[in-house]
Amino acid sequence: MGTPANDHALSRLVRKLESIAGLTDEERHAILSLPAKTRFLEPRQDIVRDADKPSQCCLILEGWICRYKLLSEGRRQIFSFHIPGDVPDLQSLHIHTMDHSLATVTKASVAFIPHDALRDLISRFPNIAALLWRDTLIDAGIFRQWMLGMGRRSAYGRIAHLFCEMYVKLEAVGLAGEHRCALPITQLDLADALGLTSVHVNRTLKELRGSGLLTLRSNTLVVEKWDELAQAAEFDPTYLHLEKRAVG
Amino acid sequence: MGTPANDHALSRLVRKLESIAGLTDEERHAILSLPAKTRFLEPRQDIVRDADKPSQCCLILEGWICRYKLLSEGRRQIFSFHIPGDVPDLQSLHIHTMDHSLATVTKASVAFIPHDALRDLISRFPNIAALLWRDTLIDAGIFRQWMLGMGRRSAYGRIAHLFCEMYVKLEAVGLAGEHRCALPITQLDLADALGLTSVHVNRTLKELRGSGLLTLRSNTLVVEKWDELAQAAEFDPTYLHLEKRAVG
DNA sequence: CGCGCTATTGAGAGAGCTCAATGTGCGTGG
DNA sequence: CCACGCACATTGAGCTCTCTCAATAGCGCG
Repeated sequence: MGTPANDHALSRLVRKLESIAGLTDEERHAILSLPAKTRFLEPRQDIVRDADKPSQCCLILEGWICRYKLLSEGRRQIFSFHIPGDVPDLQSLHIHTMDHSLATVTKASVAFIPHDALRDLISRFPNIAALLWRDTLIDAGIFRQWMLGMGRRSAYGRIAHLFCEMYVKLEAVGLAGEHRCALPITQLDLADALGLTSVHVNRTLKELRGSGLLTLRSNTLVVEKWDELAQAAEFDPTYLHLEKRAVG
Repeated sequence: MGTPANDHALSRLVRKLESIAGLTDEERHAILSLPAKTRFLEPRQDIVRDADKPSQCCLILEGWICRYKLLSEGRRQIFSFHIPGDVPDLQSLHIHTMDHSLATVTKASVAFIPHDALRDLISRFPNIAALLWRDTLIDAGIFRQWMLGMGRRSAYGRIAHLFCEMYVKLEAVGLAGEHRCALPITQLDLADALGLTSVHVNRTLKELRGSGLLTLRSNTLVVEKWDELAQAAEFDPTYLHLEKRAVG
């Protein structure tokens, strides 16, 4: 059953889902009544590991989290960054063995929701199931954009695209505005997400700053010229399918 | 209602789903009764285009199909290859605007199934919904592997990995065996899938042949040394989540 | 105030790209 | 049955984007 603390945590999920489609009172109540254990995590801490068989999902309340996988010789690829409201390992509900890892990027707080409770929820509320399914499909759409970037965009365009994407995603959940947002990741994280080297990210960032498109100080991104950045990135937000504006 | 011809077409979907989990007689019957229009398509023909709002999904009966997106100056990224039994645009059921295109690679035959019928099906059979959801999640897992390749694997490893993946997928639906399968794609397709140039694919293929790992003649791939190929690719099939063996 | 992590910069190397020419197989029409 | 055309595969030469290795600088925190 939901305690007041859980309600607070789970309201993040409610808001996220409501940013996509309406929920009935009953549905909202069912979500808020999910059992959830809140945990506070340090930066760079694994939450779920490659090959694990989790029995719960992780709702992000605060901080950034990423999915990644390692190859030999320390090569790492980050697949996605996740922000509050996301459930980055929702897939574990249907795919029992993890094929990648989940870790914090920053300090974070998360709520763990047991699979059983989620399965019960979606069997009682097919609408919620559809929303969650849809969410995983949007995730896949973001993967495709990253593929497009790694396969066919220059380092410059790739970084620009990621910044556009993160800004829009953060804005949609009320964590950004006025072309300004937090960007609490190192250049090494950026490199591993974009298929580059941190050295090259550094140089390209310098170029991006040099052309006056953005500034980046103390983990804050300020987009000075949105249109030009979006153009350099060939950024078209359709793939994020943000049909409604979310509340803060 | 399903005609005998449709039954034949839809049995491909039944077999695909049964390769993952059991279906009840009722579920099987419901799938076989889906309305479906079969069409024969030429190579390199678009089926659904970026920005379309489709009202049906496409079940592949024969041939290879790919998903791709274009950037300026003719840059193309292929996101996935699909083979008989796949429903490559299942996502259009929940995401109404296409953020990429779907096209044939080879001659193909496909069955179009209206969204309405699919929505009705999944609302009556939550089990089928779960299976289809799961299928889209595996798709996303394949995207992640491609990302990993484009971000962190050499051209050599990337090609090797794709070959391993396609072989295993084809084998799972009975279209490959004895380390031999059809590979009806051009080096340009390969390049666009891997984020490379067709020239470089050509040279790397030569290298792969040279090291005796495989042969490639008249669109047929023969893996001469599976273990070495898999090792060069760092191929681990876990991400395909093929829990059961399929029938031919 | 010093350690440790991250950012920055330099120099040289290399994987993969571009441009361009040539070869090869196959389907079509005569 | 042969000639042609076209698409695809192959090869060469030179280039550049990105990487590697390595050193230096800056910043946050105990």
